[in-house]
Amino acid sequence: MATPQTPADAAIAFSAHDHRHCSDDLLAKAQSLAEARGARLTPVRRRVLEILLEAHRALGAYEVLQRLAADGYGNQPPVAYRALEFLVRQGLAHRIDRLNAFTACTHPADAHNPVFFICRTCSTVAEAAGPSVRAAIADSASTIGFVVERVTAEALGLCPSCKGAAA
Amino acid sequence: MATPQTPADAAIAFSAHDHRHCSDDLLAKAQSLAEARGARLTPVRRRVLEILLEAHRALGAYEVLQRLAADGYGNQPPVAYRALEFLVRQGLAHRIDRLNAFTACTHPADAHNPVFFICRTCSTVAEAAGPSVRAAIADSASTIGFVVERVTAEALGLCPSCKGAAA
DNA sequence: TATCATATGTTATAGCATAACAGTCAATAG
DNA sequence: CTATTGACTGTTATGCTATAACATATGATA
Repeated sequence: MATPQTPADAAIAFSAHDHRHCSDDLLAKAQSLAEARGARLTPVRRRVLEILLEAHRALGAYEVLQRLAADGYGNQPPVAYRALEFLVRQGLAHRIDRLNAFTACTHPADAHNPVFFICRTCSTVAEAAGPSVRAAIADSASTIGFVVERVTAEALGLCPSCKGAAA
Repeated sequence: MATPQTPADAAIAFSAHDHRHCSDDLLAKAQSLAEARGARLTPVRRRVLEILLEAHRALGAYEVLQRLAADGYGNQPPVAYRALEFLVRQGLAHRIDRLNAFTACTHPADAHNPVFFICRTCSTVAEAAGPSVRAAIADSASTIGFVVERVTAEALGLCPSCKGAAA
């Protein structure tokens, strides 16, 4: 999964595929990216990213924490929150405000303002690039003199699988 | 404030103006809207809408609750949450996921998928119509077979006043 | 090796949200 | 007129989400 910037690429999140492959790929990418920036992808942080990648859906901080604890890491909330905060800051993960949850970024490094498609049934999250969304927002913002720092665009609904199951 | 669908209209949220005027206007509108739908804008619900309108910024459920209690209404969380839920369902208020907070809708009745501009300093929220945002999202969604039910589009940054104060 | 910066571990607490049940009140059927 | 129903409000209790504050460890550098 190189640079899933198109809707077609985003669709992969909703279909069966080899998670291990994209995990390894993204972990390696994250590693080199962090090194290049002088940021440290420590064991806990790396493990949290792995956890997010393995899940391939939005996870709550406490879910992450539980899995960390199972691996022998600290099991107090700040441990998870700090690692997640680091990953988000580095663009390696995203926060889904709508769910109070986190998900791994599927194409780090590329500056982007993703749109998230969140399935309300299975919690799977697809990440698609949203340049037009960003543009529309920036346009309104400049008109009213508002300085945009961060944008959140999330759509809640039904993924193809769950749509079929519901019918 | 009739139908602030344009950026220019949204800008009013960031400038000094007569809150009482838009409060009265919107309360009346809410009343007739609810009646037309057979929904009951009861005292608590009406008061919560008033509170949101008076504040003219995003309020947490517990802030709303505090003010309700001061007026003699129940002071347990569900009282506030239920009223807020009603208002959101009726399109009379919006939830700002980013802040875990709520704000009054500045142009109810018109079906809309607003974009929120949230000032991270003063918490003021401006609501602008986002048809292009909606369109961009719907387009991506249909390509991947995702059924969009609700959209959240929120921009965090600095409003004109706070931008000036920070400089 | 002393010092500093960074990261992790831990305690304690604050803030957000909802399930479940009890009581109230108005409209309508019998 | 009273009985029933349904919608709303009140209350208790609890669970989930998040962070402040401090302690400890570890690695780099002077």
